[in-house]
This record gives sequence, C-alpha cells and structure tokens, in this order.
Amino acid sequence: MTNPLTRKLARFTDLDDEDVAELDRLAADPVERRASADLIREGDRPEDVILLLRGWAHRYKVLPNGDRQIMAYLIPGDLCDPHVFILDRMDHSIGLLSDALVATIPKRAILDVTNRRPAIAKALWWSTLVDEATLRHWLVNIGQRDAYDRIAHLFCEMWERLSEIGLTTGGGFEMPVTQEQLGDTMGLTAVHVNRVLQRMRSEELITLKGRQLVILDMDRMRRVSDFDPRYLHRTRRR
Amino acid sequence: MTNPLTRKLARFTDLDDEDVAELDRLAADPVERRASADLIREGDRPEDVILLLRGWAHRYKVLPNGDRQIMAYLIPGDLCDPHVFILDRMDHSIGLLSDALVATIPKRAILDVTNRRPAIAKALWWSTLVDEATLRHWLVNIGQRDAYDRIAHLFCEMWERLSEIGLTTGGGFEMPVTQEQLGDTMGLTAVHVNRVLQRMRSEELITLKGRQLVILDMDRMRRVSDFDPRYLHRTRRR
DNA sequence: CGCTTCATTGACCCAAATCAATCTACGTGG
DNA sequence: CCACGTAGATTGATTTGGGTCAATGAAGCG
Repeated sequence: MTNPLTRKLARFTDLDDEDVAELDRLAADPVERRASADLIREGDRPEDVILLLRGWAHRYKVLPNGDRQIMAYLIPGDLCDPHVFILDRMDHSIGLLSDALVATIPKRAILDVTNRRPAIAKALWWSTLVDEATLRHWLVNIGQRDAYDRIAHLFCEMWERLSEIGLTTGGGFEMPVTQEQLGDTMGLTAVHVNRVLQRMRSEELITLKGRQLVILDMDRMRRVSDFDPRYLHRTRRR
Repeated sequence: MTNPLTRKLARFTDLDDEDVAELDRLAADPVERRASADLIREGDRPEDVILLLRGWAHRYKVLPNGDRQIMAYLIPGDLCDPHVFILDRMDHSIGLLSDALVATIPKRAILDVTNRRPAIAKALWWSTLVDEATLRHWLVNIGQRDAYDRIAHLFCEMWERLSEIGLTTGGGFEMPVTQEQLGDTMGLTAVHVNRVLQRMRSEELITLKGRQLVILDMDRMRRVSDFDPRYLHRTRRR
C-alpha cells in the first residue's frame, strides 16, 4: 500500500481491491514540484484537485497589512481541495513547504469515482469532517491556550497525523516548517516561538535541529496541552 | 417561505416545490426550548439532527481549567450537526443562547431526503463548506487581528448572516450574546470586550443597549476589520 | 566563499489580562 | 408594589505574556 491516499482512507472505511485500484489510478502520473511554489492562489477558480503524495504544504491567508495566518498543514495523502466542486473562488492559498510530489486530478475524475465507488465517497466525506474538526481544535488552541501549550498541542497533532501514514520514527519526525511559520500558525511572533522552543529544549521535552523534531516525552507533551487525539478519528465507528 | 431552512438553502440552489415541501416536512412538529439549555453535550452520540427555527445557539468547548471557546453561532435555519452521520462522538457541545424553537430530525429522515432530492443534498453540502470557510475566517480573525478589529469582524459577519434570513432592520439586529460570551468567542476577557465596546460607542460606530446592536457605520466597520462577505457565499456559482 | 535564509539573544514596550469593586436592570416572592 | 437577589455591565489600578526593534550567529548552497 504505497499510495498515501489509500493508506489514509483505509483508516475510515473498508476499501476493496477495486477501490484501491481506483485510488491508484487517481494518483497516477504525479509531478515533482519545488519547495515554496504555490499550488493554488487566493482568487483562483481551480478546475482540478491536487493530491499531495510526498512533502508538506500549507493552507494560508495573507491580510492587507502583510500578516499571514496558516490554517492547515497538508501532508502526504491529503487532497488540497474537495471544495472545488461547489464553492466559487479560493478564499485562501495553498503553498508548498518542501519539495513535493503532487498529482493533479480533474474534477471529472473525482466525480466519476465517487459515483461509482460509494466507499470512496464516504471516506472522502469523512476526511472533510475530520478537517473541520481539526479547524475547530485550532480555534480552541489559539483562542484559549498560552504560547507554550499551543505549540505543544500543534506538535502532538503533527506527530499523530504523520504516524498514521508511517512518517514518524519513535517520537521523531521531519518538520519542514520554520519558526516564522510556526508563529504564523499559532498567532505568535517568530521571536517568541524561538523562546518557547528554547524552553522546551531546556526541559528536555523536545529535540529540534534542522528539520528534525523529536518529542522526548510524549506523555508530558500531551498532558500539558490537553491533547486528545480522538478528533482525528483514527479508529472507525462500529 | 416561512421555513428558515428553506430560505437559507434557496440561496445556494434552485429548489422546486417538492423540495420545499420536503424541507417543510423536516421542520414539522417543532418544540420550544428555554434559554441556556444544552442541545447536545460533548461526548454524546446524537442520533438526530437538530434544526434551529427561532433563537440563537452556540457551538462551544470547555477546557479542563474551565476556559471556554465558542466556535460558532447558530441562527434560524442552521442544522446543528450534519456530522452525526459519520463521526463517532461529539467533541464539543451546543447550547442555546436564547429561548428557541427547534425541530428534531432523525438521521433516517435526512438520509431519505438527500437520496430522493439531489438539490437538497447539494445545498446541504454547500452549507457545510460555508461553515468550514467561516471557521477558517475565525482562525484568521483570532490569530492576526487585535481586539477591536476582531469584534468589528464578528459584528459584520453576524449582520451578514442575519440579513440573509431577514432578521436585520437597517444596521440593527438582536444579539442575545453577553460580553462574557463575546470574549469567549474572540479569545478576550469580558472586561476587555467591554472597553472595546465603549470605544466603538464613543466613536459612534455602534449602539448597543440590552440585546439590540445597531451598526451605525457599516462601511467603516467593514473597512476596519477587512471584512469581505464573499466567504459566506451569498451568491450562486453560475 | 560569499549570500541568503533561519535561528538566537537582549533591551524595552504595550495590548490585553487580572483583580476588585461598583453599578444597573430585571425578575421574583411576599 | 416593593425589597432583594442575581446576572450582566462598567470602571479603575496594576501586572504580564508576548510583541517590537535591533543585532549577531549558523547553516546550507550555488
């Protein structure tokens, strides 16, 4: 099961061989993209859905004064925009955070597959709802927690999502996100993010050099940020 | 068109007479509920979807330390939880902000209607995506704007949504939300919300007594908070 | 090897929080 | 009809988490 989309959706529903084959067909013919390219720009009317197969991307919005808010991180297996089907124009942009491998899927193809394969349709719907739940948790995070807890919560979530697709090694994973970007995610300045990271290091909670983050004490990390992974719905409803 | 759900969905798609009749059937047999009751509690596994016909409700989450974050306001015509169909347990609660009239719709009934009436299915999907876009805008709001601008943005959004269902009178509308709750919405304290409101009053930007809010200068309100109503998608895609 | 992008550190500042009283408007029971 | 009780609004005094400004290090790379 090399296709990360299949890997992700299989967590939600049972997929039969034909479902898997369909998903592989969607991910066929992927293209390399260089880091920091935008996949979709605010105001676009995209006609395709982009599937991320390798690398990270982020969903973000820039205000008139230049401030930037990151609203989501996309990792392998994520579809950039199921919205495409109904909404008019993009109200935000999607940019790469690392070199990446992406597949471009025409709207048509998605519609066909979801019509023919109810299991896939259901899994995509499920994944949309998980995205929405994640957004709600980010809101709680930014609205109510202090800088330290916010960052702890974000790290827990990243680890959890990456572990679902096999991209963690123990408590460690590769995180191609600068401190500036972490700040734009949590409504903090890069300077303050830096100080919080220093503190986490001095408390031996994490290790972070280059793009390698290691969570040394997962229990403490979760406790401090009140992280409850249930909203990511790793398990199926019976 | 007295049914506010019909009124809301009609903005998205053309509904024929039969669609309208179906929606009226869903909203049949509503019940009065008193303010401050919870409609759904975190941890529940709701078996029905609740439709709000009159009054306001809010989606919120309480942290272990007692802090509360409000994640959405629900107004007449809103469905409390389409999520019910796929997700497991509620990861947040929904409570009333005022006396209200609500209809309880069994899952089954929604499934039937969406199977039989594609226009309704499409409109519900659209409305879910609008909810998600709204959440993204709240994130930007809390993450990047200062207290004054946040509150201005929220007031613009409230006015916009209420005007869609005919609940505004010029720049005014009834807002059954305390300053404490406004604070829990925007990640601010009630005290600070109060001071911002004082300032808006002194600048003759608003009038607010009891539950009656009047926006005196809509242009200024929008300009200051960089409010762009497009994310609420009042108009249809051609 | 020189650039450029990130990370780090220090000094100082401010928006919003905190703490602590009032004040006001209502709804209720007597 | 009125005294109370209570939820919500208001105000003042003080504190603080995080921002701002400004350098100075590192590290990766063409």
